[in-house]
Amino acid sequence: MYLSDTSFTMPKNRSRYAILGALTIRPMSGYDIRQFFSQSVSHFWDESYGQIYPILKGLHSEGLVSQVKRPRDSRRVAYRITPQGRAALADWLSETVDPIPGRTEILLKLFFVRNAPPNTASKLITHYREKHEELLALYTRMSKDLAAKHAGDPNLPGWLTTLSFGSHVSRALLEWCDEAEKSFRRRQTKQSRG
Amino acid sequence: MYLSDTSFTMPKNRSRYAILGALTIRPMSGYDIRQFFSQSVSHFWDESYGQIYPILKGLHSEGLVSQVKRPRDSRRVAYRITPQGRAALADWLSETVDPIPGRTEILLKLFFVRNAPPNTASKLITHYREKHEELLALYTRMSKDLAAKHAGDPNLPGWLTTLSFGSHVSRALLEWCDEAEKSFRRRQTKQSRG
DNA sequence: GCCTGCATGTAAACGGTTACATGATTCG
DNA sequence: CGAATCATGTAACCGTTTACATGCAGGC
Repeated sequence: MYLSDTSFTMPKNRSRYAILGALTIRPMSGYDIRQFFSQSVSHFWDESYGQIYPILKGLHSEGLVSQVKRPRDSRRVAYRITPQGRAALADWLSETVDPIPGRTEILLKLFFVRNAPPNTASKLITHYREKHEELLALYTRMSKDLAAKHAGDPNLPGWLTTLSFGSHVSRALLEWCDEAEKSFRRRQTKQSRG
Repeated sequence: MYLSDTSFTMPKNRSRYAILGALTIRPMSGYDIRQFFSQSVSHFWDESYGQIYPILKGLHSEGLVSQVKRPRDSRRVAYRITPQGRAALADWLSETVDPIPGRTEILLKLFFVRNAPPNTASKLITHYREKHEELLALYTRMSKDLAAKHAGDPNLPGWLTTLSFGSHVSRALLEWCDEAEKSFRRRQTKQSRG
């Protein structure tokens, strides 16, 4: 007997599961889903319409979501996650995640920076540092706002954890910027002395 | 009078500039370029053949690189960066870089983790933590190796700076993992007590 | 002479963003 | 009524990875 079709590994499309996840909160239309991501978790995830609508269609045809006809609001169609959808989501949530360092444009530029005018490294690092200062301030402000607005909410710790991720990274990179800046300055003076 | 064609902003394809950068080291073939990235700087940048060969063709037709015919090795064609290529690279190097937090899969999973079995969060965080420990160990080892092997090399500080970037991030995320683990554990016990 | 690995290249798929087209609704 | 904006959707493009096709060189 042959393995059933469903035994093949699902495509590893993270947007599918992000959308399924959103639908565990409540049934939503494509528009609602977009709003949810861009208003609630945009600091670590976002989805565009170009993904959402086709994926909803696909999830529906696979039975992972069902359509919810809304009375007296016929043009908006909402989607509800099905038990199969919940199972698929749970499977995906249980798969571990490897951090993938990936491409880092600032490092690429600094690596080749001797092909640019003398103080380019300093300019690049300064700008990059400023942006991380802004990000850090943003995360701090968001955390305070959330803590004040949703005190006692059982979801609050989860939200704060996602913001803390960003804070940790930005703080670490502020340190790195200082170190890198010093390193380049040392090289520059050494070069001009030599 | 109309602006000339060349005044339009260049396509923002980072691979183009990565390749131009590589060619500032020495003339290289497509194969050489692949080797360079995968052997030297793969911890923060990489390029695949599927990008390299078409881009080399494009750069050549734009005059940013020239072909170097090699005597008695006719089948390998190397490319050399031209003065125009150097100018284009210098322009790109001088553009500042914004950090873009981007999608963070581990945060997405933790955000929806209540839809998975009870200890899923702990498993996810533990695995993620282990991977960052491995990365940190890797960066440390690479730094030591480089420092020993290339002591006195003027390029050494630059290489160490790129490795330091990764170290800073991984160390920060190890801390975050501990914090997140505690936070989830607290929630779990609170839930089971309630 | 044949096999292995070096070297070059292309096609297809993928995940994703952007821009655009279109209708429906609300409000001045 | 007309304008803004809400809501749905699609097409095109972009950068990238993967898999594949091919040919040549050197060593057994």
